[in-house]
Amino acid sequence: MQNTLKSIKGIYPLKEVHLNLLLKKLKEAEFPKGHQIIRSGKVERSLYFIERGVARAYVDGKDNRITFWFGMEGDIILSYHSYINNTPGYESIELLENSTLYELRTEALEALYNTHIELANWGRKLAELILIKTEESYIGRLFKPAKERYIDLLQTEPLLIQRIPLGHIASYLGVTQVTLSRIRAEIK
Amino acid sequence: MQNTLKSIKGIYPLKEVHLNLLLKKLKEAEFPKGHQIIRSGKVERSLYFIERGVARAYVDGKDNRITFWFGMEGDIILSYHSYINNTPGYESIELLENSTLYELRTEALEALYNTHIELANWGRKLAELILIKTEESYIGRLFKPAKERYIDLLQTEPLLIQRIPLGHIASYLGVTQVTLSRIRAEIK
DNA sequence: CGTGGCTTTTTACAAATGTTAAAAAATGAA
DNA sequence: TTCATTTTTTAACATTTGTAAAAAGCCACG
Repeated sequence: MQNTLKSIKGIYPLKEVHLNLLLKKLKEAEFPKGHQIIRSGKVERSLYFIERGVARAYVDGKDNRITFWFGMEGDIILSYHSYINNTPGYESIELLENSTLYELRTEALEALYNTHIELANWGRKLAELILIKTEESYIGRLFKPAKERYIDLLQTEPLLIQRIPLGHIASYLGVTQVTLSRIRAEIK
Repeated sequence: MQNTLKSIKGIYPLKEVHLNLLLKKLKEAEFPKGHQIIRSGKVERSLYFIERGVARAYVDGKDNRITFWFGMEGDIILSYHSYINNTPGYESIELLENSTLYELRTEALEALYNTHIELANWGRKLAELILIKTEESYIGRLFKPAKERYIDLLQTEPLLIQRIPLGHIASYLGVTQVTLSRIRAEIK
């Protein structure tokens, strides 16, 4: 569970005791490529650490399906909206490869938050880190054109890009696959 | 301090003791319309509760300035990026009206997080709530056209809209002011 | 090897949005 | 009220992006 362990420790430093409290709650699970780990419209009761694999989150519009997040080794799969509001989420998350995940029930997590200040602060840090990542994607998308953001992606996530079909990347960048093809032709 | 108090309590229920620990750290301050309360490129050491007034956050691109957030009574002004990474932020925040704010030094807040589990969980909830708000704006922007989002804004924030110049709203919606004018002409 | 299915690129045309500039409307101070 | 300033709308044209369909490329399996 190397990747997961590194991820947990990287969020906020934990003493061995508190780390173990958290680890004890994890349950390993394997899922095949194409598996929908989160379904929109359902209240989610778990989060997952990606030990191995790639995932994407998307929302369905009237006549389109838009990808807004990719995750890989060390990332966390969680429908925040559903978890925080305790209501059905609007996003679905599917696995793009055969994957190994560690499941953590949100109920168990909440219990830890309420009894250990170290873990409450770990949870705070987790939310804060995801918050700024989300904000950065949001702002990047606001004022950089798709071409520039594609180049950014190539530089910051060269490995991730190779594991994901172009259509999903186009959707993530906010353009059609045709436009992304045009961009790729331009920058070659 | 009605609005601020309501905001703090609304985030996560606090007992009188812990609420007072937090309130003791607040410092009231008045600022004129047009004041820049957060400047990009600076490390921020405070957050502010808006007791009275309106604010907008923006980032500067090469040849444009994009508004990505509006806040009013009960909202919190905070450069998350700067606060969490302890590095200069990329956004600026300015007041669009004469405003009354309550300042809270992040140093004092951190100290409370490290000594009181109730406040650590309050801080976690704060980050979580802002996270899902950010995610919702992000996703809404992804797959709803500007017209639809303008109509949404009219319905969800009718009062706020009246207090903000159209150019800022257009920027927030991701279109030019000309396009927003066209939209307004259409839906009348 | 080939063949079928899937992904990516190309093309031609249509629609939406941006740019620039100017006119009209609204606002606020004297 | 009136005038000056700011904000909003309108117009004409250019550019970008989308749509739909066909072509090309890639890969796995028989």
